[in-house]
Amino acid sequence: MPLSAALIPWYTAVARDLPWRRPGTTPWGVMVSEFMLQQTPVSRVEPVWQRWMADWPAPSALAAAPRADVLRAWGKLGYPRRALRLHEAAAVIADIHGDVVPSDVDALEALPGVGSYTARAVAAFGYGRRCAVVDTNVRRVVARAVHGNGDAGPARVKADLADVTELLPTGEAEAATFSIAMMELGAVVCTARTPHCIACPVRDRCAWLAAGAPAYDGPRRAPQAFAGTDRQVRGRLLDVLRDSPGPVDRAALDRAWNDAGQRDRCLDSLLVDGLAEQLADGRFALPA
DNA sequence: AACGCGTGGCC
DNA sequence: TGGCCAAGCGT
Repeated sequence: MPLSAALIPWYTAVARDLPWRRPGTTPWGVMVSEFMLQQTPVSRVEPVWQRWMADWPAPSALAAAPRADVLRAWGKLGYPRRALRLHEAAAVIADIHGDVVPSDVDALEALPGVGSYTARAVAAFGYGRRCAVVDTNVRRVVARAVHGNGDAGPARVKADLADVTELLPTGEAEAATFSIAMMELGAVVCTARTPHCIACPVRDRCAWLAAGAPAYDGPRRAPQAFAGTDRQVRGRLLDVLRDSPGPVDRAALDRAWNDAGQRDRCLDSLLVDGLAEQLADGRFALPA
């Protein structure tokens, strides 16, 4: 019996009621949720997504908004370049695709900020297309249940996609449900730190559990530093710009970080990234 | 291929 | 407490 036979009924019974999963969610709504969920937990995305969809229910509506509004609406979700990319993608969809989110993986992947995962997620969850969806949850579930490894290790894009394609049910609807169920399993049961194998619908056929749940001993990505990094400084600077209703002078930014050299470098990088602008009078603001 | 990119919560 | 983690992408 295939994995999906145990997984799909489990998902149907216990799936979290997330707003972007509700019937009637448009492909645009799915796409917005996928952008926001890139490296950001569900709990922080929910309220921002609700507000975002109310304000900008179609790509053309977002495209018409000033970047400053978009960045403020993004708030503290993190990685604000995602907000700019979503804004750019919305403009492309409005201009080139008739305000309709593409349903085809290649067309989706051509959009700014849309990589392999997001393209496939939109095609599968937004349009019900049959295509493999590979995210960190899916990779971990496959590593454990199929390969008997405690963790997935570094991504191997082609091989990971091939693994999941092999597991994908034949029918379109079943394929999409299988994919979201794999992600749900990885998110709530087959978690990175403390998997809840007792509650797992596929524990009977899990290769990792069968092997006695051996600890992962493969290569691990070095943990990211944050304190004192440019990433933290950029966040502080952007926080000042977001919180101010209008332009701020350099002194306000100077107060955000005491190392002048690092501060200046980070401010420059924000300008280069289009996350900030300098006005003719020398003051700084979120981009128009 | 490995690294930079925000933010906050959790054990 | 602080390292680790959270539906990745672009370079």
